[in-house]
Amino acid sequence: MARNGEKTHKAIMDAAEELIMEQGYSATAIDQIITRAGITKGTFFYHFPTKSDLAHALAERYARRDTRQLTDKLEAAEQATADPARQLVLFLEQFIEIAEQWTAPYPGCLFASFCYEAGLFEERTTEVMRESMLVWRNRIADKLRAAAARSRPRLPVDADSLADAVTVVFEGAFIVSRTLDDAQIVAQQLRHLQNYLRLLFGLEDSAIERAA
Amino acid sequence: MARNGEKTHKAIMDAAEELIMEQGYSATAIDQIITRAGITKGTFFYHFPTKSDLAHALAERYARRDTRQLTDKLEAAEQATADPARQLVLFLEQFIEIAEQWTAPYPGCLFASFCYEAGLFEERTTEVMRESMLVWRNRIADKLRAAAARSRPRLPVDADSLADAVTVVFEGAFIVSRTLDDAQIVAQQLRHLQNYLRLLFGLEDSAIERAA
DNA sequence: TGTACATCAGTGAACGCGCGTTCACTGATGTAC
DNA sequence: TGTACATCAGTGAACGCGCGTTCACTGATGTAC
Repeated sequence: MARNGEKTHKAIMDAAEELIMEQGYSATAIDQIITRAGITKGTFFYHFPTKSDLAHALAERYARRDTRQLTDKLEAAEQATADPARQLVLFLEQFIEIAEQWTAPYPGCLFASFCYEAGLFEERTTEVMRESMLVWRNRIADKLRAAAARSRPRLPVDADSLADAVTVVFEGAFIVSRTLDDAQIVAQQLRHLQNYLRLLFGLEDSAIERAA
Repeated sequence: MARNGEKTHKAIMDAAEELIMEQGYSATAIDQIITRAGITKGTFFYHFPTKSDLAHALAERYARRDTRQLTDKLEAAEQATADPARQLVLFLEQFIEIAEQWTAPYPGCLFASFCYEAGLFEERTTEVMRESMLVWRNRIADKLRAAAARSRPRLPVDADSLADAVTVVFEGAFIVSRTLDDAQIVAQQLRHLQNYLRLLFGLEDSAIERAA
């Protein structure tokens, strides 16, 4: 099995992420992680010198996946229509359709979990989370500025804060979904945000997302 | 100082709540709490038989305050206008005006902190959080149904999920505000929710909240 | 009114368990000559 | 092609610190008679 540590590396990260999402970072003992990953303690510390290094690696992986989601779904929307306002409606539509399939509350966002245990992490780790959120803000704010340039929105719009609203709704909906144990809440809340964009940009006829 | 343990009881809870908001429940050691509260370990366990009992007491106190906020601000809005849609706009306006004064990110919501360490708490404690969120949903959804009965909203509205949006925006905005270290985010996001309600109920002329 | 006892609030030393981390080790595979 | 050595991946026992919890105790105040 030598020269093949990547599978183990991933197994550790997967087990850790699941456990952290359930009970938080501090409460997740390395013993729990190694039990779930089916390895020994020595192996854990061969792959991650400290628990902090694991936290950092998890944040980086989460940020990478997060950005990829953003890029993929934005590109799909851009292929479907040239109108930036409609692109954002379609962008959200893709997440809504996924979220509508969930039968149990989504485990949540690693960044939110880390956020409420801040103090414990290294600067470089919180920086990864900050940067990741700003990527969403900037990419979506660009679209909003393009949309506002094309047709004046019904109410004056601050592009940055409206772009942040996407992250805000995800984060808030995860928490409410978990607390109320209702899997549909994320889809419902994204739909409200989508409605807000529709009203702002005059796209409130239904089924707009299916029109090219 | 006998027959006067309430001050100490409150000092413990205040210290604990601050520390938990910063670093989470698991990472908050009782030694840290007693240092901040200026008491000894024996005193802590005289007031709270276990750490779990402290968590439960904190959740109950937070829920009480939370519900009081809701009731107070709703009553103030009801006194200002008889129109339920305008009441909700005014309801949010009060939070916005408070949040605009903040110079540092709000520490956050205890329920959100507990939410990402779920597994660790007793059923009765998670139940307190659930009930508290449902009080917000029900009180606000009633207003929304009254508003929708009075004038048809511009898009069809599900009262329960739109009521949840208030909690969602608070929770999400706290997380983004903390992560980006930007105190203004909560006010901005509440303003977007307020705008959404205005657009839905045709109240988009600005300064609506100052009109009776 | 005085005395005995109960209760309230708080003290601080001690305990034992579980945590993150260390380390000497194994054995399989790759590389140099 | 065979041998010696280096590196990679993983093992599991041991360590010491910090954690939540226990407990015998103190002293002030309230209550019964």
